[in-house]
Amino acid sequence: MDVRGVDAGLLQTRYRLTKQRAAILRALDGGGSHLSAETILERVREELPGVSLGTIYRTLDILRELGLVQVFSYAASAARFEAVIEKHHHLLCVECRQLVNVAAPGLNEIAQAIGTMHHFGDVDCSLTITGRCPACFGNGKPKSSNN
Amino acid sequence: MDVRGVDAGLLQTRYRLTKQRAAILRALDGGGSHLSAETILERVREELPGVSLGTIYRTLDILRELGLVQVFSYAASAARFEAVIEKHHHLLCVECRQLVNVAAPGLNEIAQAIGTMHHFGDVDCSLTITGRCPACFGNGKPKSSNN
DNA sequence: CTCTCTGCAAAGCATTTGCACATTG
DNA sequence: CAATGTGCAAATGCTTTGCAGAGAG
Repeated sequence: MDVRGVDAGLLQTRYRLTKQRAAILRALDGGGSHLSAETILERVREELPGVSLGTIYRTLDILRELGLVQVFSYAASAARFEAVIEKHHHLLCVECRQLVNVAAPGLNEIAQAIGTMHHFGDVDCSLTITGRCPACFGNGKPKSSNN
Repeated sequence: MDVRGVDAGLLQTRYRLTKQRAAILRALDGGGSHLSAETILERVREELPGVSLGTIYRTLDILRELGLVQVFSYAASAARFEAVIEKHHHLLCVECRQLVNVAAPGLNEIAQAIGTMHHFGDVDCSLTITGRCPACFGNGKPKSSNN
C-alpha cells in the first residue's frame, strides 16, 4: 500500500490523516499478510508506543470501509448454523445482514483444483458473496460516496 | 435432516445420542436456516427447558465435525487484516490455521452473476477454501475417522 | 476554533471451559 | 459400571464504546 496514495485517499474524505493512522498504514505495508489487530498494534508501537488497540480497530474499520484493507472473517456478529441438506453458499446483505442460500455450480471444482495445487488434503470451500439486497440497495446510498 | 439417519450416524461414533442432542437435531430440522445458537437454544427449550447454551455449542461442534451442520462464519479466532494489493482469496488449514493467499480466476464473474440474479447491488465475494496443509495432512489422521 | 481523533478502561458478546453430578450404552 | 454428557457459572478473547482531553485542518 502506498501511504501517499492512501494519504490522498483519506484527504478526500472526512477522515483526518493522523500519525497513528499513518503508522497503521505503514504497519500494513510492512510485510507479511494476515496480520491480527494485535500484531498490527505491536508494529505500530515500535514507532508510536502509546497507541491503543481501540485505535487500531477504529482505523482498520475505516480502511475497510474505504476499501483499503481486506478483512478475513466476514462474519455476522454470531455464527449461523444450518442442517446440511445440500452444499450451498451464501449471499449476505452487508446492510441488513440478511443471508440467502445460493448454489454456485462449478465452484467446487475450482476450489478442489486450487487446494490440490497447493497440496492440501480434505479440501472444501465456502463462498460468501456480499452486496446490498434489493431493499437496502434501493434505499441506501452507493458504496463509495462519502456519506 | 433425518434424525433417525443421524441417530445411526452418531451411533457409529463414540458420541451418545442424548435427548438434548436429539432435540437440537430436531431444532435444526424445524425450518428456517441460518439459526444462531441462541435461536436453537430457544427452540430446544420449548421441549427441554433445562438445556444450557454450553450444550448447544458443544453439540453443534460435534455435528459440524461429523459434517451434519454447515456453519456460516468460518473464522480464525481473531480477524486478519491485510492491505488490498490485488483481490485474492484464502486457503485455510483447519488444523494449524495457516492462511495462504490464492487467486481464483473466473470466480468474480460467477459471483457477480449470482448476485445480479438476486438483484443485489455492490456485489463482491470472498472464497475460503479449507483443508489440511501438506504438513498437517501428512501427520494427521483423515477427516472422517472416528477418534 | 471546531470537529475529529485518541487513550484508557470498562462494557459487550459470542463462545469455551472446569467441575460435580446425571445419563447412556 | 465406566465413559460420556450436562448444567451452571465463571472465564476467555476479540471487539466496541463512552468519555474527557489532545490534535488536525
